[in-house]
Amino acid sequence: MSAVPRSPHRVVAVVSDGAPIFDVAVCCEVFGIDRRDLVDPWYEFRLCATRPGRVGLGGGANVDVNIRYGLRQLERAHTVIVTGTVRSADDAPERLLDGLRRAHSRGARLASICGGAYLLAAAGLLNGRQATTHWMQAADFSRRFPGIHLDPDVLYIDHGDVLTSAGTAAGIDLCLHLIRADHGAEVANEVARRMVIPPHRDGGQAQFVRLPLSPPGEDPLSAVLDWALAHLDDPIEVADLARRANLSARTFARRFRESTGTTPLQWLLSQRLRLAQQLLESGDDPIPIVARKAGFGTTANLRQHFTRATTVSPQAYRRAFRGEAEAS
DNA sequence: CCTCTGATCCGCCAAG
DNA sequence: AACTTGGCGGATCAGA
Repeated sequence: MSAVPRSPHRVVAVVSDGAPIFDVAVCCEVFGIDRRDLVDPWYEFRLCATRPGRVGLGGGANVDVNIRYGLRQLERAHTVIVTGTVRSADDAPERLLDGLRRAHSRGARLASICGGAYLLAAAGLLNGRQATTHWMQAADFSRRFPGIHLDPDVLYIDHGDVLTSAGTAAGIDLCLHLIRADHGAEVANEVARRMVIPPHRDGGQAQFVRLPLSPPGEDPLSAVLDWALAHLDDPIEVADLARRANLSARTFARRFRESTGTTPLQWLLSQRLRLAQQLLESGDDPIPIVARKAGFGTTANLRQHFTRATTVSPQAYRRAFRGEAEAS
């Protein structure tokens, strides 16, 4: 088709002193690996530091890495991801904070992983807004930045221009969320699959990713999905869901695929399997009751799906799970 | 394991 | 002209 490829979206990760090695690695893994077979062009990814050269990483690592790029990268980034620690706000060089502010006012998207929120806060980019960081630092963060409303119970918060994510592994959720926003749910799911992690996390009810301040106007889809999750035990038809969303079946299916990457029925099935697993693990209901509660109706139906997904029968799954629990 | 029925999904297209 | 919507029909899939 077009001979000229679009110029790649530039992602720059700021490696601040003592940043957890994991947080930096997550950025590299998600954005740094060449995935042109998925989306062409893929992201252009660079690590930068306030001063190029040796930077010490923490988070159990205690290693030095050699960062090639400096703060000039902030001037050309479309997305800036900030890593850091509790101390980042104290040590933050004015040059860095300035660079972050300039990138923001230029229209770049700024995101933090874990303690990186301290840097965004110090730069004043979170004032008056909701934000999150590692839950263990919640109290400290709130004390230091009383003007920022900290929500320690979410994986990440997306304001569109500024995003913050919670501790450690939530950084992965954030990065996948960015990909979902840029390239759609199917691409994000595929990246997750390649990283061998579940495509979206099930923080209890927060299946659809809890976005306290998602685009105002309330996504009609998430309300319907919440409803479905609460009614897994009775039969749900796709047409019902569409009606609840006030959309035609066709448009509902389309929207659904856009934001989840799967079809309504497949999604429903995976939710039911999850519920069944949970019931088998921690409940004492006989299998037929589990089948009913998880919305499979009959035992045969449950067994068919369960075995296909896990390669073990419901009964065997429970036994294996219980056996392990007793052994320990 | 097979078969049958109805539900679901998705490309296509016309209409806004 | 570019984009979204929703109806149609046939291939595919789920459940009994």
